Amino acid sequence: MKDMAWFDEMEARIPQGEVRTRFAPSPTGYMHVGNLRTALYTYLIARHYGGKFILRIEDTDQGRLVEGAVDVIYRTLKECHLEHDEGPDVGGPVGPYVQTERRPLYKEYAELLIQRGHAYRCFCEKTESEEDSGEFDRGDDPCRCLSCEESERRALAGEKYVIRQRIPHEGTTTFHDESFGDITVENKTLDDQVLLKRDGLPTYNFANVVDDHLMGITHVVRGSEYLSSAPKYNLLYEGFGWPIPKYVHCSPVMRDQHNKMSKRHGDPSYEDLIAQGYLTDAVLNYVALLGWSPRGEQEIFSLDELKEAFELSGISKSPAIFDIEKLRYFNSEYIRAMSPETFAKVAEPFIRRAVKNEAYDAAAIAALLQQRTEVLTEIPEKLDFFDELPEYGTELFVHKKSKSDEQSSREMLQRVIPLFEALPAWDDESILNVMTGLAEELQVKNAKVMWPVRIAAAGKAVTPGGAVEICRILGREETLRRLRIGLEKLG
RNA sequence: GGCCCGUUGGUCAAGUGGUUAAGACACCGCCCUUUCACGGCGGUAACAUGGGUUCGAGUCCCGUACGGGUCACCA
Repeated sequence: MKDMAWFDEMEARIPQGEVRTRFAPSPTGYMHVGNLRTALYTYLIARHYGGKFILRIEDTDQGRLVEGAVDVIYRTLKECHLEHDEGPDVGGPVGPYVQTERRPLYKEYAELLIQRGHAYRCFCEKTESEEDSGEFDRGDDPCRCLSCEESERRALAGEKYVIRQRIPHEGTTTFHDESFGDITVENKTLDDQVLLKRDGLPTYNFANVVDDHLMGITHVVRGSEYLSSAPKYNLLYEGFGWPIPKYVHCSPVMRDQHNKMSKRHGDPSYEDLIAQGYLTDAVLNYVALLGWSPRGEQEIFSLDELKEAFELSGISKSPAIFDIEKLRYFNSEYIRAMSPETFAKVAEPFIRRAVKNEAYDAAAIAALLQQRTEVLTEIPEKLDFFDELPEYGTELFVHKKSKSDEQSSREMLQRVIPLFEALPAWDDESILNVMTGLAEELQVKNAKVMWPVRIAAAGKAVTPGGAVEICRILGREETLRRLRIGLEKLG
């Protein structure tokens, strides 16, 4: 074991006097919605208090390493604008920020804890069945009572062992959570958990405490599944004589009443949502509100506004069910709030999936779409009539509200076609004037003229944009061709 | 099963002893309108349950039910 000067040096590196939070994912190659929310809250707490946001990779489980998984984390955080101040890639004062690279540290601290009487070496080799059967009473573990001398001797002799936390059999432990309040448990319900595994790597629980302390973490944000192990954390901090950080436990994001969102059930990850046409900002905004509520009634928040508004007191205790319908709403709000130029840019690839004909202007089509799009991926199906006039029946010409039927439609088309042919310019205003002029002349509602024109031009009952816009984008020639086809259908 | 936590409309949720119990999504209706949307207006719909405490309880206490978490040399 290192001498105390070494430990003092480690202590001296810890930044003081600022709020420091950390997002500590294990690299599984997948960013769940729940994970993303934890990252967001963690980030927001740091930013709200003008502190630092740290990324730490928890890869102590050798069995679950996934190729490229760390890149998913970097990419997602970057896309979501959750920039970290310290981390494996950007460095920082308390590195390294990858647990496998910190490996030697944990053993030192485990030994320190032994010295302080809050941990012990356990040489027992129990089979899995013994562990599972529950027949083995941890309280009777003979290693717990081994003398220091014997323990040292056997370790030096090369006997394999794990290091376990020594938890008192008596008394209670109380810890405080920022959203759950004080929680007290009896120590006898806590077991002497393994701190250092036989392979020399720390368990999650131990690495977490050591790293959080050495990195100066002030607010520990994590899922509520760790709520029950929190008392053991406190005992660990106390055993070391370290200050206890603030805990913020977040309840899970559910897919329904009974199940957490999970990859296994086919629930979407962050990346899946993006692929499905959701915008990063909308996802972030929605996720922020899943389990946290602001003071006022505002619901649409930019990331900067969230930094300002985010308060621990707004975090809720009960699980929240992920509602894709509400995310759709947020997404449509974000789409509508975009400048027309920005929307045209993000929509163009989706427009071109359906509209291959370059003669049809993507920006012009985007303008029709912006107010009617909830999710980008639903764009192509709305535009299928541009490249090719769909097959349609004359019943589409019948529309009660517009007072249109097949006969009136025939008449309107007959009248509109020559007027369109004679039109000097092909723009919205000219096209509109032709139709409203005709309606006025015939003393009918505008809709009675426009309905058949739009139907003939698009061959569909529902279209983004009205008769004027569709005719304009199609161009005069194609419009006339389609109107004549419509007229033909009507006999 | 033991321990811990939770429970307000279909969903997200406000609410910290006295409210006509907010707001948002979804749903329904009306208006606007060149289809569909957007927008505007209005509507349906909730304190899991039983006991206390209190002049008064969604709010406090106890029990019950239901749900979740945890009980790994996984995180």
